[in-house]
Amino acid sequence: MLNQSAALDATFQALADPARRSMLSRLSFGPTSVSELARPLKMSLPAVMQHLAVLEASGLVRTRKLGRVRSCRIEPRGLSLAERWLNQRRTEWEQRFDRLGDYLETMKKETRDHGQ
Amino acid sequence: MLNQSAALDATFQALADPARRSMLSRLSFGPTSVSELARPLKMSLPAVMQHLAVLEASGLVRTRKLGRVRSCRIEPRGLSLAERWLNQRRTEWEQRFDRLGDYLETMKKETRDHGQ
DNA sequence: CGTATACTTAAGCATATGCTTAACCAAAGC
DNA sequence: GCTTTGGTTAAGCATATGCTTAAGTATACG
Repeated sequence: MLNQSAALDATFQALADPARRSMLSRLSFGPTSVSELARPLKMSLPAVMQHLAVLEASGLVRTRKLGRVRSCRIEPRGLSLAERWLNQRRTEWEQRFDRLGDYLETMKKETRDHGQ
Repeated sequence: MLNQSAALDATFQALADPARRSMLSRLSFGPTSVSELARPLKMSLPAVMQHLAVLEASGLVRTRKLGRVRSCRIEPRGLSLAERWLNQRRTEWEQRFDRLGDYLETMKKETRDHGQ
């Protein structure tokens, strides 16, 4: 089991490559094989396998071999983990902004009321 | 200007390191100096500077030097870009699931109505 | 002016990443 | 059974990343 921080490391690292994001985009429309994932990419099959391994290690993708073809599907909980982290940071920032707004509003009122 | 894909590369890459996420977490509560960002991290100041450069290059953070201290603040639009990409992938996946659900529902109805 | 503070630059180094080519293996198709 | 198809393993290599220490610069303080 990966701890939270290591899981985020692996997830964001996996997301940081255009080939891997392309694979995830394809997979977001439904499961597919390795060679289907490779088709639009300008690189060798072993390279695609390595990207796939990164995606699988991060928990963003799950795969399963049936006969000689490996079927790959997206794991939406992997996406959610990353999405939640980003959302929390953004929310904290916005809350701070709200408090700042309240503070400025209060100052304005006090200036008006007490003629500072 | 970075194109969309390069911007996502830089953003997710920046997010893939625990020290940089720690810095972003701190910054989500408000602007601060470099040495303040460095305080909780077990590394040299130059190392922190390098992480900061990565964050700034990705557009997740903006900095500005006043006197001898550099003030750093989070750039929420950087977070949004990454968040939106994740959200789109997850949404596509969920829509596919909905369509699959509809299909299965249709099949069930047809079986019931026409006694297939 | 002299010293402390807050970075900043440069160099060097170990490990990680992203790719390649060259075999290799095992299920399908004929 | 022999070949094609779909994937896998291994090795090697160039570049990128994450850190370090040592030395520098530019404010601010007393």
